[in-house]
Formats: sequence, C-alpha cells, structure tokens
Amino acid sequence: MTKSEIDHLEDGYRWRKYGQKAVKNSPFPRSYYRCTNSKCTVKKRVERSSADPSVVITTYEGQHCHHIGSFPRGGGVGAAAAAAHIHRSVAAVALAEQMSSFIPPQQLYGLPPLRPQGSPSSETVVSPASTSLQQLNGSGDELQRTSFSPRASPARSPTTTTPSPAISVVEKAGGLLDDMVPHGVRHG
DNA sequence: CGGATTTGACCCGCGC
DNA sequence: GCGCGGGTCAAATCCG
Repeated sequence: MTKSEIDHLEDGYRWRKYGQKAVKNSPFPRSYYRCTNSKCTVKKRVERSSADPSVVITTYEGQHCHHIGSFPRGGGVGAAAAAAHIHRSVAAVALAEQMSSFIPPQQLYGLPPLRPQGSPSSETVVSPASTSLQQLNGSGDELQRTSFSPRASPARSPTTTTPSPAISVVEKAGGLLDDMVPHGVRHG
C-alpha cells in the first residue's frame, strides 16, 4: 500500500500500462502494468483504496530477472536492485513499504503465495528484504512512519500551487532515493 | 516517427 | 450453457 495521489509510482523500473479495468470493491479502476524489459515478465497491479482515495495498492507479480540498469533519473542505483535479487517479489513489496512505511509488514493485505501452506508468515519472508533496506537506509522505518502524517489534507487543488499530499511521499521517496541516486540527477 | 497510453474486444474460470 | 468478473491483447491515439 502506498500513500499517493498518482498511480505511476517510480520504483526504479520502467512500466508500461497494458490494461485497465473497473473493480467492484473500489469505484476506481485498476491499472495493469508490465515491465518494459522484453524478457522480464514482472507485472504490477495498481488499484486505489475505496476507503482512502489517496491510497493506492500496488501489487507486484513476479520477479525482475534484470537489474534496474537504466534508472529513469540516472544511474548508480544499487538499493532496489540489490533488494530485487534477494529472492522474490517481496523485495519490491518491501521497497513499496519503505516508501509508504505507515503500515507494519504483518498487516500487509496479502503477500504473494510464497508459502504453500495456509500461513504465509509474512514477517518471515519480508524480514530479509526489509532488513537489507534498513541497513542501506542506515536507520529503521520507524522514524519515517512517525514523521509521516496519514491524513495530510484534502488538498485537491487542481490549478493552484498548493502542495499536495503526494509531496509527502515524494519527499520520502526522495529521502530513500537520496541513498540510491547521487544529488543533482533528480531534477530531470 | 516511435514509444507509451488509451480503450474496446476477447478469453478464461466460476457460479447458477 | 450462459452470464459475470477479472486479466490480457491489440488497434487507435497521444505526445515528445
């Protein structure tokens, strides 16, 4: 789950939308993305929460068989790539957690069928990924979630320059990216 | 002109 | 067997 107004959250990979369908649970449509890499079959499902329109639920499916390599903002990325090759898509999920960080891993709506048994034991599978991310972050995610306000403001200013709640996640992403990309390459 | 996005059609599994 | 919901394809369109 990610708190953001925009659907196309940049997690370091290139995504191409290939479909959009309306869902019953939510009045908002669900978007389907695929990794632009030819031999990479990773899929991403982005839907908006019915309870909180400002929350988007991003579901990763599959595993990136390639590293980021060509980061849209530049190069030198290692965090997401390192996390991505850990084992499964949980790395990507964990990465999304890092960006949102306002929900404990145990309460994830549902993880990929990593465990054939009925008990996924999410903490067991998320642990390695989040641990690595915590290490490369230098600190835990607690400080992030504490400084994050889950209810920023309605802020639906269409034409004004009022900062939108998306800025919050952007700042957080920036803080995360700060460790991934060097300064100066994020302006475009 | 090319790549990404849009959007309707098509396909598949499931319930009645 | 049919209808419905969900997922994907592909032609048209948009934008750089």
